[in-house]
Amino acid sequence: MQDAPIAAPTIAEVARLAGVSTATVSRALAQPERVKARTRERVIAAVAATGFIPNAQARNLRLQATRTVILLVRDISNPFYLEIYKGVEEAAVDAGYKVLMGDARDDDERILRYVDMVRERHADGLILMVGRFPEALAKRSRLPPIVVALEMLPGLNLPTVKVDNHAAARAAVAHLARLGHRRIAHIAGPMPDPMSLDRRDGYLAGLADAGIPADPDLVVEGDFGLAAGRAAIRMLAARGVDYSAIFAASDQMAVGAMGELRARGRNVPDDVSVVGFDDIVLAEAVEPQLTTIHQPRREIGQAAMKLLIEQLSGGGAPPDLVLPTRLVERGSAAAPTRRTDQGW
Amino acid sequence: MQDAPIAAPTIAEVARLAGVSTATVSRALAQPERVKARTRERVIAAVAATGFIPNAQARNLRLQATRTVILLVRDISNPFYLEIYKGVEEAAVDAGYKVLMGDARDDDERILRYVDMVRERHADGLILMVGRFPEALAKRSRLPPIVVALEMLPGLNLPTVKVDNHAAARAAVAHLARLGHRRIAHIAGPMPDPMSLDRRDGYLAGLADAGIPADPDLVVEGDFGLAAGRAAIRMLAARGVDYSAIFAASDQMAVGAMGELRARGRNVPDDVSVVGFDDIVLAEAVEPQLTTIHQPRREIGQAAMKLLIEQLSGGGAPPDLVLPTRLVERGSAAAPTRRTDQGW
DNA sequence: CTGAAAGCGCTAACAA
DNA sequence: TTGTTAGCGCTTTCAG
Repeated sequence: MQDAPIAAPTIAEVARLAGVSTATVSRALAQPERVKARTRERVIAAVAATGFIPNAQARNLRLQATRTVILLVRDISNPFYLEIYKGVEEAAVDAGYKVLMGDARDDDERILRYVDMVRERHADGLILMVGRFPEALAKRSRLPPIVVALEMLPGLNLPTVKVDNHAAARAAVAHLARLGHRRIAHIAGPMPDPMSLDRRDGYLAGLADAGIPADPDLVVEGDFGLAAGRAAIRMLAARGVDYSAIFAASDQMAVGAMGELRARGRNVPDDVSVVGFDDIVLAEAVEPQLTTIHQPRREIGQAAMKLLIEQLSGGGAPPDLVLPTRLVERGSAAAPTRRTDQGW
Repeated sequence: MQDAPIAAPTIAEVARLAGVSTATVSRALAQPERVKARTRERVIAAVAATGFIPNAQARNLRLQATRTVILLVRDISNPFYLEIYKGVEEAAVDAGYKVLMGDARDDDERILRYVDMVRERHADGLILMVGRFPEALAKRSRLPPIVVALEMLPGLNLPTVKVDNHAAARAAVAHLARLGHRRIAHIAGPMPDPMSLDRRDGYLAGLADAGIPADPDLVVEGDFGLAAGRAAIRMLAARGVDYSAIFAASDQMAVGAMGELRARGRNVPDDVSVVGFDDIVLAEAVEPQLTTIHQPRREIGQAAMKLLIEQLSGGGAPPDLVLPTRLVERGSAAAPTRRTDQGW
């Protein structure tokens, strides 16, 4: 024999106790000014007496909304997205929304499943931080409310919160060039992916700015992860190319590269300078601390959520937003020493 | 003028098209065997024709469930929880559940708010990964379905998936002792917190096992974060104590400590050996790679979710679960050199 | 095997 | 200012 669960009090019980109709209770709670003060007090008292808590589910069904949004990210293991999530969540709770986080894993199947959650009325809209958009979705006539953050979904023209990847990468390379580096390698993100492309092109532009000829052998590709950074160094070594500096398209890759360099007896920054991208917490944790491009993640998350709410509140597609990045100089990039600059 | 949004097809439209009642459509979809094959086919066809997708909200209201659970963690910035989340999410989607992640920030207020989300019918239950439980909650007569993961909420007796922190810490110290260390410092977690206490006591037990007298000066306290690891080294230095090895209660603190040690010109593992706890991705990213206690995070998350589902499916409180940890030896711990062992 | 009808708990026209 | 009433879209008795 189990205890029968005590049913939660409903609005009807409150109404009975207060001697009013359920409509009045609803109003007293949602639009207090539309109810006479005395009535309101009676309702408040009855609410307290019963311990009534409005059933969000019923409310949302009636309102045709879920007050939930999905934050779908490339790879949830990447702590980069945690700060974004925080920003999103902050803006969300302020507006009475909940946030579901989804892990896309670069998999069309999973992306599709998450996007369809709004058709199933699990959520009202999505914030997309993925580099791809399934064919099947792209040709759909009606898409759910979406805002894209830090990514470019080509041909889709969705409201976006962005950062100028090209300019930021260019600035990173300019920094290295200013320090005196001429052989600057690039660990790029996965290709072809607009974000990776932008950063790679920014790198190229930075090289051109400094009058340094580009060398394809100096560019390797990774998936933004730690392991890819290590692999990149091995790849560069296998190619037998020489370099005194590296610009990586993500901090994770930069840190992976630093580890591999050290394992190979090359010191950072004395032998090789490293500049990353993102400014994740890890950047400050490693020794030497990583010089990198700071992205205002918290603000990006907040902005994305606000754009989405705007859209959900009936405003049309809001305008795109560009947030500023900045180079933060720490210990991993320094002037080259003669020795490594000549490739010994 | 805006486009009138095209209303999503409801079960009624499908019923009309198939020439059956809504009840039959519902059955055909949920319990196909209870419907004649021919009827079922007609329904399936009508579903396809209309593009019908069941409205989860209405379904859940009717079913008195939300099919959503909340994963409430100590500190969402800690990537440790990301892997847990992955495990939880995997087990969740398999069972048709969604996962909301919450950041407790060690704040009663926030914890309370998240727990109350199940009273508001935003979620069906919670997985708690927090070290505290608000008074206000503890004295409540009816608690929502909860399972605790990796934490001990004293006096609460909630279903738990745990790990033997005491034994794991003891093994870590045994490893260091076996290597020849006698002056082993401990960077403990926040006190008093059962998890921190268990690991600290395990450290003490390990010392005793090796016949090493405990020295209170060798124990410092942190909050599990990166910065705390750095601070711990400074604290130890301020105390002027000597040590050849460190056992940290978290990888983040271990890595922070390594960074600070290096900044102070002390090499790991030549001058100081370091052992961490958790085996987060970061442990493999740093150089030298961190010797640490591996926790099966993915499995922990999955197990917690399964226990919760069991509970939600009407089973009573499921039994506790203990998952195994293991020491993974990497480069950060080695035999002491004479020099540092004597404290020079 | 299928249909009619009730109802999950709430909000919002519409009327009074 | 308040009450009556009609749903939101679904599942599930209860009859047939």
